[in-house]
Amino acid sequence: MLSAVKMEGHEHSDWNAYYGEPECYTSVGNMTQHTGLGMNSMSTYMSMPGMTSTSNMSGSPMNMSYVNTGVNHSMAGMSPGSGAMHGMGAGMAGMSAALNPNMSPINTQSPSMNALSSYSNMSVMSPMYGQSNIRSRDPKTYRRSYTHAKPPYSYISLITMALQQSTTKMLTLNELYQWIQDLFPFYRQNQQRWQNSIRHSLSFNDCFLKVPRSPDKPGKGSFWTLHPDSGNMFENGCYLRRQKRFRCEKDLGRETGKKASEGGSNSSPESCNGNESPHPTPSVKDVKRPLSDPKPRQQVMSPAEHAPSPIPQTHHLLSQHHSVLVHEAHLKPEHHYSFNHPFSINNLMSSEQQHHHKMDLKTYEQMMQYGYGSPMTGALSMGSMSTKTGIDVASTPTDTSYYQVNSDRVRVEINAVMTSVLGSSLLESSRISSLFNVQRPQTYPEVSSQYTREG
DNA sequence: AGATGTTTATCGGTTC
DNA sequence: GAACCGATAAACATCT
Repeated sequence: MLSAVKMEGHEHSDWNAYYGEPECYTSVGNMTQHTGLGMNSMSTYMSMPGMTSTSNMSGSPMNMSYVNTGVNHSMAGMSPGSGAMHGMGAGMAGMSAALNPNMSPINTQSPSMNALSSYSNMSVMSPMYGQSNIRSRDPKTYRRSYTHAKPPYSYISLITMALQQSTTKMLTLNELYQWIQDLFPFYRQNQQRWQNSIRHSLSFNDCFLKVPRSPDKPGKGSFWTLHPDSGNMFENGCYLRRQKRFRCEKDLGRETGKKASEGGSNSSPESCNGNESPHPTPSVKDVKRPLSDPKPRQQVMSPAEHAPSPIPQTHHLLSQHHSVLVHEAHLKPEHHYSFNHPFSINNLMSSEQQHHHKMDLKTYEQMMQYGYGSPMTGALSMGSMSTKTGIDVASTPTDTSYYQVNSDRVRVEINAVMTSVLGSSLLESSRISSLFNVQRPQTYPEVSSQYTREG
């Protein structure tokens, strides 16, 4: 239950540096006072990359302190992992537009939305964060705690998101740090703690590969990228916990006691280090580890094999390199996005998909025209809508084919909204099930109570 | 010195 | 209950 997500960050003295005071965390009950939109509650869990204290939104008429209405001009302040803005920032704006006709200027500029915007919109979309408790709280107190609740994503998820959002699919450690804390205010505190965990995750998990810098591009730290076969780590579509841990086949082979299926669909036989491949690049070097170690050796791209250092002029080279990686594993370039679970990274990250989910003012108006209630209530209104219009959501809410709607046009629009709403892995699955009559994946986890621990 | 990276250990939660 | 996953801490090494 999202209500179990502990609200943290009360004590930090620097909040105002991040959030302008005009920011208002109006409860759901109050939203109707704001032209029925309540966008000021948006993005309470997420901020935009590059949205720092120097670019707050205090001037926004909608008090959307996190919603980057100035997407375009704020791009200059984007962090190194700025590829995120592609899917995240623009997505946020798209969400705003979808739910708020007054935000049409955004809408016209932003390509689309994605599910992380829904995450930020959780206060509106879902009761998981304890909406019912909101009203009785002092707005100011509530704002701070609510804003800085720990995101229910694992570090592995965060790293994966960051890497996949990156245009180069590679980030340095520092860029990963930046991406995470730019996006999630929670991670602007206790940096030593979570950054240590990030480093540990990078080293410990096979799904992350280290790509050393080329000699001609000195700098601190290597680049990190995703293992080409790690794309469906979250095949259950849940970013809260992987269904399976990604491991290399070879390592599995060395672990005699382990189940052969451990790597399962997450790895292919030949892809672990690429040495068997006829392609010249790249190979992954094994660093021996004890057999008893649950996590096999760290894999490293040899410097001679990886492309020259990226950013910015060698960007294409790295992309090339990544393509080679992907090709090496006999995978499609969009391997990481090759699945379409409603909670999949597809819905969360793919900017391409976002175009299909774009909903502009016209759509909004159409939604209203068809009597689907207040769009700002998101999932909730969608839930009632399903009964009103006879929508039959069988199993995959993002799949249009599951909707038995009279009007195709309406169906498409509904699909867009539902995708937006359901794209967030934060939506409690049981809640979704009740709203949309969706069968919950068998292993789809709840938000773990471990996230309630002190951060 | 500080950042980066590796490794070990432990604990709690989840899944089977 | 075992195995697994994830978070966290910490020691240590290496690099810039």
